[in-house]
Amino acid sequence: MVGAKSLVVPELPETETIARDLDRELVGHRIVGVRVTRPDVLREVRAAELVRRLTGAIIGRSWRRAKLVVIDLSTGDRLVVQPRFTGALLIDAGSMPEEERRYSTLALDLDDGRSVHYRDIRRLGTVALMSADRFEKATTALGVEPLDPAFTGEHLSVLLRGRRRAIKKVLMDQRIVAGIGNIYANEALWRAGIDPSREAGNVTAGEGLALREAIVSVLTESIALRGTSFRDYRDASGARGGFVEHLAVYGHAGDPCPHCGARLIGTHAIDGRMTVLCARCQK
DNA sequence: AGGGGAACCCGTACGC
DNA sequence: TGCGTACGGGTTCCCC
Repeated sequence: MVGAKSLVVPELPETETIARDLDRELVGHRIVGVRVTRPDVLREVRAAELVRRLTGAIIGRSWRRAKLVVIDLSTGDRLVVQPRFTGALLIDAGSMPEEERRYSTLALDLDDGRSVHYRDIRRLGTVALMSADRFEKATTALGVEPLDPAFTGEHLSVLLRGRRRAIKKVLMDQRIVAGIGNIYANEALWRAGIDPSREAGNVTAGEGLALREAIVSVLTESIALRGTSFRDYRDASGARGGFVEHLAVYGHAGDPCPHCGARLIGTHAIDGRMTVLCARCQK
């Protein structure tokens, strides 16, 4: 399976899974201690200020915006985690394995003895603490949530209209649609039968409907299986996602197309990222 | 508006 | 076996 070695990074379904896990586990618990061991993951605040503003706060809702995990706090602050490639939020009830612990960058100690670790192997992910106002400003440029009812086929067509860039690039542009990365862009375009290199503005209204349907279905199905893991993605309990076995094209260059049997093509020519497509099914 | 390039970071793969 | 090096990947930011 060509591409199996490539890194799979948290996109919308993976951050949604993390946020749901945390929401179920953490609401109402007080943060009694904060340990920052790798301050280079921090944004917006220094370690000392993070400790000061988090200690004593009660954890509210955990939720997702785009590929961000957002943890609301009783103080009005929001802890905003962007896992990027190898970040995970892991709840440690005393049994977190050493191979995870060694990559912990910061830990929140809770009032019941558990801890929440932000573990990040390569540390390109980020953790920021923001006021609600600051969060609104920082995320105002993000595009529509693809699982929001407002994201209809018609709305997608409006978003694509007049754009000269490749449809795959536009889908992955967080300012236009928020949360879609390389895996799900590839999968959705295959499901919709659209060549990823097509000029976005030339996607017809009918294709727009099919593409919206493909995006929503692939994201929804992946969330139901707790996301896609190849290597480093983990949910809050340290488990892998199950959607990897349902990927039709991503990681399958050279394999037969699940629909027509033609050999799937892998290319970096469109956006410098691995694109996998079926030249027979995708026009 | 949008394209290109650099920076961020380190495990992994690969060459010798 | 061990050492050195190239690579990848989302986002931001800077420049054109």
